[in-house]
Amino acid sequence: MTENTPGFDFAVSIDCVLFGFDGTELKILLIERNEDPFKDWWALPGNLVNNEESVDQSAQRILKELTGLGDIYMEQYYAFGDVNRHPQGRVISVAYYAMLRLGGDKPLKPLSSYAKKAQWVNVASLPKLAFDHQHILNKGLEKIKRRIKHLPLAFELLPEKFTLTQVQSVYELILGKKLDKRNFRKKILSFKVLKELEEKQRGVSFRAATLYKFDKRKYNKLFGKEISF
Amino acid sequence: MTENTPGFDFAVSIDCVLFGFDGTELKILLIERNEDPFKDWWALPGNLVNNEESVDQSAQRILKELTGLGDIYMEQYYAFGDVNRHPQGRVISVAYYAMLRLGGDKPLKPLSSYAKKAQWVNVASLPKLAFDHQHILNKGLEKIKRRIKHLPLAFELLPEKFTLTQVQSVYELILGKKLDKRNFRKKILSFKVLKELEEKQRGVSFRAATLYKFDKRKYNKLFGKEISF
DNA sequence: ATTACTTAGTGTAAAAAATACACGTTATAT
DNA sequence: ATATAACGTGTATTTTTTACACTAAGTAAT
Repeated sequence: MTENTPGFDFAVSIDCVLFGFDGTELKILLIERNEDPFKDWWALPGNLVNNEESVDQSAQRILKELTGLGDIYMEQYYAFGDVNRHPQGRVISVAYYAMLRLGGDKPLKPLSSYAKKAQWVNVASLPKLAFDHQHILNKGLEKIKRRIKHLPLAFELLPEKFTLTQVQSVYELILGKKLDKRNFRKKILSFKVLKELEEKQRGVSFRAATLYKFDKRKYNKLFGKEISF
Repeated sequence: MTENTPGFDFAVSIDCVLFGFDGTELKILLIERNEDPFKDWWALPGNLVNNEESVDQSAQRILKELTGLGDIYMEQYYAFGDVNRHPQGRVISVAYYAMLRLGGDKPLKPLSSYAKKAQWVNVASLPKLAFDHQHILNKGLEKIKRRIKHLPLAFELLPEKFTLTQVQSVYELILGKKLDKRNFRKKILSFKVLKELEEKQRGVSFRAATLYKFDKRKYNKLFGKEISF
């Protein structure tokens, strides 16, 4: 516990809920802590905000340090400020989420020493988490459940080229319910933000599906219109 | 500027966007500052979070100190963390909004010395605001614009007994557009969360409208259902 | 009491969106 | 050739949304 100038005795941290999709399951990135408190526990990746960076910049830096990824759409969703949420002092944590494309060309960067390892974990079978991270994560899940209805978050989880069935899987996992295939396709195509490619899926052991791309340009033209994916 | 233990050199403040409705206009509560920085400027009411209170508790305390009101639904909506948002040091501000019933029985409490006065100001004609408060306010407006579609925020602005026309006015002011009277009434009544009273409006110079009450019990039963006011 | 005024209160038809629902097609693997 | 497993498609029904205009009722002034 630290005692300082009145009013300037808080620390501010960032915690990131990084969502990933491996084709089957919704995952989040966890680290195994190598330091007290909560040594050996699983936790959300996060770190303290430096004095000379904004909270948003800090989130970008931390994401980069942990994953090597930059230029990722990352959104703040809540500030957690209970008195005893951190055993070593008064730490307010600002939570962000991001949707990451898993697999392929972007292996996770080696972590700083505060973590033994980082691992993608199925959201449906999480270990016990350090601090109030389960709470932070729950709130993050709630947020994306709401936001995926209005924002094209699903495509950020998917590879550049994807099938409609994959898009549907992402929606089903995040919303936690099955959707009707024909109705889903009708709706998602009605926004005209997906471009059908000539190309088909490869390396699958049955009939290959048509690939699509998210057309960011067309999406941006919709700005301001209320759409519901 | 203060220099302290590494990591524990931030202050955290609360800023409140308090919405009010006077029957005609959407208002927010501003204070005129009596202290530097920004002495004599208009600002959102706010204050520093104490070390021994949670951020939510702090918001409740500050609202109470400024208005005398307790037990108000208040919702955090964003944390503002730019480096230079406060000229005297690194202050992260967590913003909350609340909807207040104006007029009648609840005069504003005398303010602490940091403000010369507090005043309800029409959202459509605001003075220049201190710090990044215009930005905080804009984001607050955006939030309630989205949230009023799913949450019964409008009734918190209105007196206990209100007319449907008043409800419609609140929606029109917040959404910034005119709504069709018949369709609005059809829709708002379709949720069955308003109770029609025997009573009529009093003291109006033309035909008196029927009064309604918001039925919180029935609303709570809808929990989880996706409703769109 | 008549009249003028202002807001309250109401219904329907058309269009759009959401839902429920099942089977033939196609690429792969054996 | 055949079996397999996921792909891809259409229609009818219901629900929701939208557009649209007049009569009713209470007040105030003469």
